[in-house]
Amino acid sequence: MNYWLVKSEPNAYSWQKLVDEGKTIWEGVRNYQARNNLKEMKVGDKVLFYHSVSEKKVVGIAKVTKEHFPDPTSDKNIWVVVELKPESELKNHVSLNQIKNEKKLSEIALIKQSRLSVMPLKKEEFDEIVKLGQG
DNA sequence: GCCAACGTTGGC
DNA sequence: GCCAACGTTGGC
Repeated sequence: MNYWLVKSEPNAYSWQKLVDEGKTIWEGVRNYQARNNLKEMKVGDKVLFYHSVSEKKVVGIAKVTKEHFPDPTSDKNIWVVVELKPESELKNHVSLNQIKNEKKLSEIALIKQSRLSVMPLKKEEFDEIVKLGQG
């Protein structure tokens, strides 16, 4: 199993909305690196859901329920989406500051490559953030 | 093929 | 609101 982190501005698409809808298509990715990561996702992979800009914190865990297929919001055939379902909300949301202050998490793309919206995590990194989230 | 100009993202 | 980072576009 692989581990990922996706970012969304809560104004654009929030964790709460994902919970309300029960599932979503992760559409609109228009960056090659992010797309390549989407293509690597397998059913059952775990995905941390990060709220950028106004909140800057990891709020929940989702899982991949459908592997990549063409993005219906694009005419071009080159962009893809996956389907995600919410799994659980973190008891304590994990802020960007907490992540920055955690030595084990100093190498993740969230910090190193702040504009990437879909990124892989190592299992240890995923586990560490979840641990912080459980307080 | 290079690179300046421009647009977008996202932290501060 | 500002601006750094960085991806994309288009002129040459």
